[in-house]
Amino acid sequence: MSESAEKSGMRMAELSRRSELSVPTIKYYLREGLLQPGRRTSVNQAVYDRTHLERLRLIGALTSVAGLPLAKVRAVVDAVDGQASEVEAMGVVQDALIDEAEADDTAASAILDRAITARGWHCAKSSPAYRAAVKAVAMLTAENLTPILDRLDAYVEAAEDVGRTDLDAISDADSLEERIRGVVLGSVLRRPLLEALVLLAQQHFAQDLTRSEES
Amino acid sequence: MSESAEKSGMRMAELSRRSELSVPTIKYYLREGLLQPGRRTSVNQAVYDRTHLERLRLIGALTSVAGLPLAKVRAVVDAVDGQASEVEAMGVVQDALIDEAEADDTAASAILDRAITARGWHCAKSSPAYRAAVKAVAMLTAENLTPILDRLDAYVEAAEDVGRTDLDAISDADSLEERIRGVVLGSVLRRPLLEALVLLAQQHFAQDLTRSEES
DNA sequence: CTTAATAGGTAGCTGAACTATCCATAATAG
DNA sequence: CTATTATGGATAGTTCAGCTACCTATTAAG
Repeated sequence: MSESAEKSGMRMAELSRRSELSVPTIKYYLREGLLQPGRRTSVNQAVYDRTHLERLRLIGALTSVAGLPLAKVRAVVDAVDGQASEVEAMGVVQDALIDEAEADDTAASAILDRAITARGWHCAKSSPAYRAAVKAVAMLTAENLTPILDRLDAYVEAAEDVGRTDLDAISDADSLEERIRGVVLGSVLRRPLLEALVLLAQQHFAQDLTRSEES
Repeated sequence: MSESAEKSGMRMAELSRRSELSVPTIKYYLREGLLQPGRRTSVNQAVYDRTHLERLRLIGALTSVAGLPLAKVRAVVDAVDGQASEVEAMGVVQDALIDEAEADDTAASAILDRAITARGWHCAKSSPAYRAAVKAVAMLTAENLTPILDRLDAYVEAAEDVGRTDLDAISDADSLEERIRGVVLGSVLRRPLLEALVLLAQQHFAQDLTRSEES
């Protein structure tokens, strides 16, 4: 009867069953410091609760959905444990979601700056996100993809709408812990949503394009 | 003097130097069918040209920037070689960029349909992009991230702007080959650009949020 | 003619993410 | 109370992707 879903305390077998992860995998996450240890009841016994289940689902979202390596997952869960503010947590997730790269391309930086100051953005030029944007502009320049660079303002405007909506969607849940959880999971799950929606929009407009060419 | 950049014919050493890839790596790509063989001049000699260099840069963009496994890279370069139309090439890249997942979630599908039909989109429900969108909505639902789902229309609208701009940016280059190249590289490089811009927008609005809380 | 480069092939390496096995102890079913 | 099963902890092994090293016969270059 200890296998019922009513009480939050459970042992390894039930944690494994409910998280749909193998016992060895959970042990591995414990060893790697991704999953917090259970409450010890004996020298070789421990009980786990709802928080452990939620942590495993967060790890799952960060690995399978966001495709993060376990080292970055550790950075994110450490920040979540550290009880930072919502905005601080969002910053940590931003840094984890971006593949670090140095960008010393002044030409690309100038192109980007013109576009973002035109919209009055204030953002840290030392942030990984800024460096990633410069890198992207530099690569587009290197590949001579001027049609995209010419439309940079349109992308900046769309990005503003998305970013505003993201911040707007920060939950007004009771506990800080729940809001942090919402920010982190939201950041991770919103990405594939928007990406898929953009592809669907491309499909929609591509149909128009094909039809108009056929006629 | 055969090492000059003027003539397009070159041998392995120069291809390696100009692509900044090791000779063994290029040989590996040849073996894996990612890079087309050079023009043979003897039983153990071949010359490579500009097209091989471009192919290596495309492979680089698909692996380092898009993070695609070599199997998907092969699918994309095969499609490029197959001389499909711009829109067909875009479809292949879409499929390669999406991590396949089945989605039989009717509730999530309904939520998504309401949002996209509201904007009058026509898109194939059998496409990987549609399944990916359903999956994203299903995960957001499972994690109770209602603040994001409540703002689905805003994300759809932003996605529409991005998708329209993407199609609009399809180059009017002379040769079909160049336009295909533009579509494929554009699809791959526009993603990190938009993602980075969204993060910068988040930073901008987060500053506002922090300031208003401090006051 | 000597030295370096090349195509092609096989085998080995590296890192990430598990997975298998073992052991001593503890829970549990009969 | 005893036989079976589960558990925490530790160590070693597995799998896969993406290279990397080495080998051999041939060819190019000086």
